[in-house]
Amino acid sequence: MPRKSAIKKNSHPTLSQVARAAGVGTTTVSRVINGGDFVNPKTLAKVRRVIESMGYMPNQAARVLKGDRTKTIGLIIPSIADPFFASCAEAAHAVARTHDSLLIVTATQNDLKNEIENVKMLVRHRVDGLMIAAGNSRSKSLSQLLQRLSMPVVAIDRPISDSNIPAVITDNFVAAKLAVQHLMEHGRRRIACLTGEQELFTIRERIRGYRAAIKHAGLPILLDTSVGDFDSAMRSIQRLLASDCCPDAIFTLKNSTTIYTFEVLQKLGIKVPESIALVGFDDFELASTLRPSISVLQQPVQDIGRTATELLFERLLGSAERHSNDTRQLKLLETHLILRGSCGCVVGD
Amino acid sequence: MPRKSAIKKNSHPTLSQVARAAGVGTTTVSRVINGGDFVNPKTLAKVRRVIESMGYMPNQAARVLKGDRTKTIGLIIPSIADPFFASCAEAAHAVARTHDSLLIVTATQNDLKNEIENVKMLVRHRVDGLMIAAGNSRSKSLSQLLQRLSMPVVAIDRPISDSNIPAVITDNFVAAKLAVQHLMEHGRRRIACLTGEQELFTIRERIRGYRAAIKHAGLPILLDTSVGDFDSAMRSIQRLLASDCCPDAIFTLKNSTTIYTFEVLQKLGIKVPESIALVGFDDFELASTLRPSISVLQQPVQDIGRTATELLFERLLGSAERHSNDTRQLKLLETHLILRGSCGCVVGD
DNA sequence: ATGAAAGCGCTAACAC
DNA sequence: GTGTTAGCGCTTTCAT
Repeated sequence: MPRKSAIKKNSHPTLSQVARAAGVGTTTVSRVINGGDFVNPKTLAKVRRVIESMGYMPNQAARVLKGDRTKTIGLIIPSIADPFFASCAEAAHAVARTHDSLLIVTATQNDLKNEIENVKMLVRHRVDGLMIAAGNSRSKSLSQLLQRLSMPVVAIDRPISDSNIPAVITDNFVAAKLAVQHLMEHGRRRIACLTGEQELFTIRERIRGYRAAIKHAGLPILLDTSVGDFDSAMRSIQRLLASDCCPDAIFTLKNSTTIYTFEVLQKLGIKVPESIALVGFDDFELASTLRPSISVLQQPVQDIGRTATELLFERLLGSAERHSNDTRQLKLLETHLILRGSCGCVVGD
Repeated sequence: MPRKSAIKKNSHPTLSQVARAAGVGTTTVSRVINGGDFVNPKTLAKVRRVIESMGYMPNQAARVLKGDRTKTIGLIIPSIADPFFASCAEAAHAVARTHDSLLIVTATQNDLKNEIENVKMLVRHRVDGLMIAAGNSRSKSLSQLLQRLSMPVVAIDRPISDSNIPAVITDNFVAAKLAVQHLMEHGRRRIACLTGEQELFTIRERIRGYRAAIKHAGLPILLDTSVGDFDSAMRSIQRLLASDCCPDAIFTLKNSTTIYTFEVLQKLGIKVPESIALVGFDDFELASTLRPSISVLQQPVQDIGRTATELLFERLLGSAERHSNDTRQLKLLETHLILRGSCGCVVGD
């Protein structure tokens, strides 16, 4: 009784099954699914018909084993639901598509263990390249792991410390300085800075920018790094209001903090920008719809994802020159200060 | 001269390289990376040391070829940046993680060609299962393609017509009826319905719900399906205002339409809810922060993603009973009407 | 407790 | 133009 002809499961047909059904050799089928060059038109048509009727689709795993790329890239981010990273992912996906590749996304919640585990998992799957926005960008173990990889890696939003891993980021320091200086131009003298997650590279840079601008102007540092949700924002702001250095402006270092702060000010009935002006890091969908509309530092989110992915494929494909590892590539994208109502620039609508 | 010992590229070490370096057979290394049972403790330790020093990570492609699962699932959605689907993806990712699997996300922009192409691509990659939110859920070709697949498929948010593909969705019809009825309870009699993308299953269902509620009450149908951005919302609303049946309430069928509508009303200085009440489908982050806060139909977004993915793995793992294909599984999740200011329920804050 | 060897589905010499 | 065949990196009998 025949054994080789027995179909394994209710599974996918294989190339050799197609070959047998079409009465040709495997090479011919292989040629057909790879463009059909050097195949007799009649044979071509026949094989295509068989492929269609059997619903055959080549098994990428077998190709990979033969040495092909997996046609997948990995994207490691803190959260998929976060609008910032979701936009990055969308852009990355678009670029991957143009290279006939799929995007594998993993979320880490900025947890180091997750980050390392996800990297390893993606390597086992032999993604052709890897992009990571590391919450723990100074971790020695993560950095070493990434540098040992044999596939290209690009850091997103947060560079990997002590490494020559290329990174695509925005200039958080300069942007923060800009925002604070703008508030000063509105005559604000007691500018508070609210944030959480000060362990993140981006946040540290923004704090540094805040400090630099404030110090340069000889103003008081009013920094609270304990703000993570509405309640902590409320506590923080009430503390500031009650202090002997009641702020006349607030600079928030991330999207959600901006929103919580706005909600608190709205709830407390504090006039924005009259009593307290507000500028936040990161734009968000309804920033211009709120009243007052919120002035923000708008990062080129799509650009980050796109640029990083393009850089990744550049490295991936241009295996010609061994991407001069001496000069670390660090793409700094520009952040724009969008002036709306909350800083005092736009009155009414 | 040796040839087999030559390392192919600067690539990943292989299991047999590890075996050679450790002075053991491939079987032993295989055992080690699969738990280390039945391996002499001393051998185990040694092999582990070699693996560590070489940075060896098993090639998933080879395992797949041997018949293992790929440990990947595919998620096909209209857009990754859309908050609704981003949340679905986040939930799906979380479930996938618990099954040691990766999530491959692709975006289609609701384009049929993309949908079909993405399905095929994921099949070539032999994902263990597939989830899809199809913009063209009535497409015969897509439906047939999906039904022929040998891996489990679950539809998300939009069921696949004329198929027995299980689906996890919300009851758009009932929810829409609820919203309209609520507006009626506020005494509204001329309730307009604004939307775009009426080709989508969800939108059609919501329109059906609107019509049912309106007709049952003997009120006039004021439906405009041409709203896709701020400008079209503006045109639509001005048209309605100028008509002889000026609405006293607006029901919007999706997130972005709700926002555009709100912005238009705000711009026109129309009092909400006094002159025109507003209820929208889909909750959004700042719905409660806007003034007035927006009443919405809140879908259990996370639940959809989680439930669908759990269902997928259920089918994937429980190959025991051939998931009785007679009784199509259709999970209907509940949508909640969140009453805030824009419908007239909450006054002030 | 360990190793030899077959084979998963495909591609690429190399022969015809 | 087309077929034969040797692996790619693993897992898995089956010996030892």
